[in-house]
This record gives sequence, structure tokens and C-alpha cells, in this order.
Amino acid sequence: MSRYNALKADAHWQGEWDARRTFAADDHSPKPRAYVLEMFPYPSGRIHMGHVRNYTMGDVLARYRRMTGHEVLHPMGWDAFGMPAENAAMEKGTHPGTWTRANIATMKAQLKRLGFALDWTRELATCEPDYYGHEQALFLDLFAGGLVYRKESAVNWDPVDMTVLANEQVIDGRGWRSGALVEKRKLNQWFLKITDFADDLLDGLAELKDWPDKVRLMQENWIGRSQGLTFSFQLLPAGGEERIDVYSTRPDTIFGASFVAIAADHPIARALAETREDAAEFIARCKAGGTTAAELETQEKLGFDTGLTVRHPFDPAWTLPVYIANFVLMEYGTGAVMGVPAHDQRDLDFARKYGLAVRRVVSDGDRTDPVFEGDEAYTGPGTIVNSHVLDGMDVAEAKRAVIERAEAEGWGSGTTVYRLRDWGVSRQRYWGTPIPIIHCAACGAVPVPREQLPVTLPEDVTFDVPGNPLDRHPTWKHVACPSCGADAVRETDTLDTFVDSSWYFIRFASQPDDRPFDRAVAERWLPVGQYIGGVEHAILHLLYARFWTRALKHIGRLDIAEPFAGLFTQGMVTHETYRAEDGRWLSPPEVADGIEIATGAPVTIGRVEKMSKSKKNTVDPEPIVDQYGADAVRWFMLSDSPPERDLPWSEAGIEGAWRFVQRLWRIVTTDAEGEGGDIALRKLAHRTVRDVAADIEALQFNKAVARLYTLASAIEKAQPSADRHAAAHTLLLLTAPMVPHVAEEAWAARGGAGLIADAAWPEIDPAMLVDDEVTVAVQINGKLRDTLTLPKGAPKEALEAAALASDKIVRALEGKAPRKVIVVPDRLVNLVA
RNA sequence: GCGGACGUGGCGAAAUCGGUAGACGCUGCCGACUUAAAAUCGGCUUCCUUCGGAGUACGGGUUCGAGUCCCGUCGUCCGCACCA
Repeated sequence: MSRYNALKADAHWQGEWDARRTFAADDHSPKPRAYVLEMFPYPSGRIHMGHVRNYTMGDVLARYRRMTGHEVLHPMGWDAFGMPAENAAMEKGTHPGTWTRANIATMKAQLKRLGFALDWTRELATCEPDYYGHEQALFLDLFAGGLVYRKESAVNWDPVDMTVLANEQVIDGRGWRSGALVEKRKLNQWFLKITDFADDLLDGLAELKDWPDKVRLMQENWIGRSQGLTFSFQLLPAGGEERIDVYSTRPDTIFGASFVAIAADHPIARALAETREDAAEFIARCKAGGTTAAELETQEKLGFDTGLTVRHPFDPAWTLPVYIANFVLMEYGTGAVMGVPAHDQRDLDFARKYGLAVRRVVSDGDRTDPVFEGDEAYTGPGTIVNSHVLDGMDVAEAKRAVIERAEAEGWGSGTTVYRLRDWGVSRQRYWGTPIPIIHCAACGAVPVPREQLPVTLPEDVTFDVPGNPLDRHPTWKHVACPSCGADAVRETDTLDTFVDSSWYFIRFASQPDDRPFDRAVAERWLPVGQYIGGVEHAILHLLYARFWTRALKHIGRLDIAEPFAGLFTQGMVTHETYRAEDGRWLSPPEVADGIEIATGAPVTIGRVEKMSKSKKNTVDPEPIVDQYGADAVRWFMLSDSPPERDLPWSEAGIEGAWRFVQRLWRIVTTDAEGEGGDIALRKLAHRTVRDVAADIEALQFNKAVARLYTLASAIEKAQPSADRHAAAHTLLLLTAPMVPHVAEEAWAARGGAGLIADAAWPEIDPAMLVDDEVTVAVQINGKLRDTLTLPKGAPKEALEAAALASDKIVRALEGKAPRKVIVVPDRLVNLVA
């Protein structure tokens, strides 16, 4: 028997699938539908192992669904706008489009080389006008629907690169490329009203049963809904109209308040800075403080006593000092808080530092003393004390009582506050979707008329000077106002690339030329049945896509609320790290047997970590595929590690996978058609069909792989028989979604009809799933002493008798009778001695 | 700091409902085939000294019985991060 030639077979069957358009989805098929989607890649240059793992998982599911009679939509495209293309343009002088399209061509060839069952007829790239033009139309729909607005907002501004930076691009207060100190700058920016949907997005999470709990929790925290009281403190001297509004989730502790703190950029603080130099200095100090996590961790809580006082709402005679504090955020709540030191750690630290009263108002067990001692604020449940009318209530009652009173007396009201902010989508960059708005001095922001879409990016741009090429382009932005005809300018900002990825799954489902999607067709496919990608998108992308879909529903364009019914977040591909004696990182090919090949010097083998260029522990999939073939790589990606966990790449592992491909080939091609039966093997085959199906549907590929190994070994050990031949046939069908090339080659060699890609998943004979014998464990005091093989369904008495008759048990009992006998039918007998 | 997940052999792991811990793979060792090697095939591979015992991070608890449930401790990883 000849060895299986993977490279030849890969090329042949990939050509065959292409030519027959095997994986093109039919919008009009009467079959049940399955939409399987993996997060589309950014065309950075070459695919990496993470892509291979992600797309292999989706591919197995897609191919399995085809076999179980579904019309499968499994598309692929490119998240093609974004900064790396502009960086490449700056470094290499190539146009971002040239760079991006070349990368797409390379990566598409690499994906094809892996034999994924993708519908390439629906391929899309977000950087092409036939995609982003429709996105502009949708943006204008949302604009017309009142979900888009423009406001001045603070951004991170890199004064050297003359561009806005995302928070992630600010490292220790400096621009990640230029190293320049980042400034806060106010710019007019476009926002999408995601906060309108905050409740809906939060409540909708409960319905997403097939999402990981972790992701739902992350989104829940991100939305950050809290209930509390927004109320005002009247500023003294009395009679003045001025008030400070605060938000508190603990109105029950209002009698424990000992100060009010406002943000450095609160209007009252700013007004004060106009007249008082020391206040202005303090505010400047607050703003100079870093905003990175590490800096916040160590930063001291600072306050500035404004000398202002406010009146306590429950007691006109009681006044509280007003501080400006560096820990109060203008962006959250009202930008002012009431400080209750006894029941908030941060307030306690602050009060101790500035000598303010610390008054207990919630009892901690028996402790009701008015002066709060101790280093930790008490935030637990308890009875309200030292609070006049509230005394004796529990925390929840007191909250209600204070809110009721505030509402009755008109100084406050119960409110819901969110951590979630509206989505700022303006980016001062070239390589993105132009925002289809024209600014006219007379008419304001005017939408570009539909017939003028798409607003395309000009090709003649340069990146040799910093700033936005669209803004400095000589002609592009100068247009007539669509409304009044006067000279006007285009918006030169482009959309956040997260907008591009917020609806691509809809465009995959339906892509007419003249509009973003056909509603009826899109609704036939959506929601995506199974979405697979990295957990790094757990919040932003997935939340934005959920918002966008709801927004389309809100304006009546699509009757789908949740875009992704099932979500799976796969683990990373990791690898050992290697370091030379002088500390240089070494790549895997530079190392053999703990020795650096070039120098012969020993190498320090480091932790297994995520593949990264900086640690040089990446493995390029392409040469691996060229060496072992696509199936071995796919099989390895599915083996061993549970898909949600990290997968350590190893040379031994890929070789093991390659051996299995060869072994599978041998089993199914050298399989003689013998006579007679082999009932045990037949049963195993049927059980494996059932179990592998369940494993694939649960995305537990590692378990499916283990079962297939077991079946393969059993077939190898079996004598030729009709059942053995049938079991080999079953094995071939079950492995086909995972290793489709060798499966096609073997299918053809065995004379199978058509393609195995079009074959049906094997039927299960329920009679083959029942066993007439079971292995029963016999324990003494819970410890295993013997196992017995008994007929299935044997009565308890029979089990007990068989157990007591066992030699090992008789010996272990030493003639004593058990005090008690526990019998679990078909499982075990436990003798309590 | 807050929230969450996890901790099982030399390694990746499995163990459906509380019921035979370590399936399956990798590595390693022994053997067969071979002039030899590769490939392939067979066997062994949790630990301890044998009978046997111990063992799922550690310490307790519930139970006839705990990897699984409860309490506590330690450790690792992830998310958020001054959110009032």
C-alpha cells in the first residue's frame, strides 16, 4: 500500500471543491439553515496559528452541519481598514490599499491551502467602496433615525504625529509611535447613541444561553448599570440658587455624609479657578496625573478645600465642606459625590487624611457606636443607626425611604446610571470609511445625498508628513452644500473600524449591489448560529455588533435583535520560549535539543507563552502545511487541548497528527470486505457516531478526536469481517469534517459515490447503543476491591449476592458480615463493614 | 482594590447526575521486523520498596462513597480599574 501523498491530494481536492462550488450557500435552499462564522481576519500580512485554529474549528462544524443535512453559510472576508496599513504607508511609502490588497491575496491563498469549506463567492473586504459605501448608507439611516450626534469631546492627541490616539495607544502618557507626551484635546466628534440601548443590551444577555458566562459577565460589567439617587446639595450662603448635584448608590447612608467632593473639571471647580490661583494650581495638578492603571493604583487621593459649604438636605443647620478631589470623575454620574467615610473605603482614606468626621450609620453586627473605628470601611448589610428617621430600617428600606422623601420634597430622584458611554466613532485617519457628512456654514452638518454614495477615498494621498491626508488633500473635501449650494467642506474624519465589523455578518448573508442587504434574505440566515473567535473581542466588537443590529431593528431595517445566537471563544496557540545565554530570544528553528544550532551554546527553555514576534516563539503555518499537509495541521489543532484553552504547539504533536493521517489512510484503504460479524466492533462504531456528533455540536473537538483514535485502534485490531468493513466506512465519514483531504482521497479509493463532502452523516441503529452486560464495581467502605461483569438490569439482590460471592471480597471481609450494603443498579455495590 | 475562572501523571488531558481517577494523545523505556536505519507493529509508562498502600494544590467538613458538593488557605490566569 502506497503512503498517502498529502500535498498532491490537498491540491487536487481543493481544486475539485472550487470547481464544483461545493461550499457555495444557496439562499433559496429548502433545507434547514446553519450559519457558521469565524471572526474575519485583519489582513496583516500572513496568517498565523491562531487563525488556523479558529478557522479549523469553524470548518469542522460547517462540514458536520452539511453532513447532517443543513444548508450551510460559512463565509470569509477581510477586516481591511485600520492603522497598520497607514503605518506601512509611512514606513514603506506604499499606498495603504496596495499593501492591504497584497496581504489579502497572500492570506487568501494561505487559507485556501488549508482546505476550509468556505463560500468564497461572498468574500468581502471592508476597504472596498462596494462595502463601505453601504456602510455609509447605514450610517445615514441611523443619522436620520436620531441615533447619531456630534459633540465636543476630549481625545488623546499626539502632537508629533498630529493624530488622535485610542486609549490603548497611549503608553505611560506617551504616544506609542512618536513617544511624544499625549495631550487632552477637545474635538468635535461623531457619536452613536449606544447608551439608548444600555438596558436592552444588558437585559438581552440573559437570553444568550449559548454564550460563555465569562463574556456575558464582562459585557454586564462594561455596561455597568447601577441604581441610586441623584440629588442636590444647596450651596451656602443660604438663599443662593446654586446647587451641587451628586449621584449616590447609597442614599441610605446620607446621615453619614461628612463632605462633598467634585471633579477637577466640574463647572464649580472651573469657576473657582477663575478667581483663585491656588484652586487653579490644584486643578492643573489633578490633570497632570497619569491615567494609566499603574499610576492610578499608586496615586494619592488629593483634595482641595474650596471653602464652600453645602446644606444637608435632612437638616438645614448641618453644613458639609466642599472639596475638589482628584478621584472624582466628571464623566460618571454628575461629577460630584457625597463622602460617607464609614461606609466607603476611598471616602474613609480621604476623611482620615483631611481630618473629617467618620460617622457610623450602618450597624456592623452589634457595633452601633457613632464614631467609626478601624481601618476598613463597612460596606456590608446591617441596620441603619444614628440616622434620625431612618433608624431601625435595613439598607434596602432606607434607600427606598430616602429616595421617596427626596422625590416628595423635590430635591432629588431615583436614577439609573451606566458606566457605558456613547460610542465615539470619529477617527482622524485616512484608511477608514469616510463619514458621509458635509459641513456647511449656513446649513450645519448635512448628510451626503444617497445618489452621491459611496463617498470614496481619494487615491492620490501622501503619508510623508504627519496628520490626516484627507484633511490636507487639495480638492477632496471641497464640495457644494447639498442643501443650499454654497461652498462647504466634507467631514474628513473616518469611521472607527469597529463600525465595519458591526454588520459584516449581515452583508455576508445578503449582498445586493444597490443596498446594504436584502431584509428577507438576511433574516433567513440570521442570527449567526455559531460565532467563533478570540476572547479579546468579548466586549467591544461583540457589544458594538449587538448594538448595531438593535439599532437597525429600531429604525425598522431588520427584525433581528441578537446577531450571534451562539458564541465560542477559543484559546490561543502557545509555544515554548527560548533564550540564548546573552539573553537574546531565539526562534524555534534556531534551537535543537536545548542547544542553539548556530553557536552550539546551551539555551534556556522558558515558559510556554502566546506566540508573539517579540519573543520569537511563533511558528509560521505555511511551511508546516507544506511539510505535513493541511490535514495533519488541522488534526493537531483539534487534538489534545479543549478548544477554549490554550494549545501548546509542538513538533512532536504535529508529527503525531501526521502519523494519524497516514494510519487512517492505511485503515480505510487496506480494508478487506470479509465475511461474518463482529458485534463488539459494530456497537463501538455506532456509539462513536453518536458521541462524536455530540462532541462536535458541543465544540469539544479534543474529545471527538480521542474517540476516533479509540475506534481506529479497535478496527486495526479486528479480524476482517463485514462489520469491520462497515466500521472503517464509519470512521472515514466521522473524520471527514476534520481531515477532509485524506477523507476525499480514501472515499474515491474505496469507490464512494460523489464527494465525501456531500455525503451524509452515518445513521445510528439504536439497538446498537444498548449493552447487555455491564461492569459493576464492588467497594468496601468506598474503596474498590473487585469488578464484576453482570447482565445489564440485574436486580439489586443479584448484585449484592454476586458481590458477596467474590473471592476478593470474601478475603477482604475476613468472615465478617457487612453492616450495610449500598447498591446502585448497573454501577456498583458498596459494602459498609 | 473589585469581579471571574482555574489548580488531576514527565507533558496536553479525560472522568454525563456525587459512584471503577488518569480514557485518548505526546514523551520515554522494552521488544518484534530489518544487514542496518527509517517507517510500522506489540508491550510498559501516577507515585511508593513487594504483599499492599497512597494519590486529583493544601487544611477541614458533609456522605455508605468526593476530582466533582460546602468552608477556609495558598497559587496561577483573565477582565475591569478611582464608577460614587
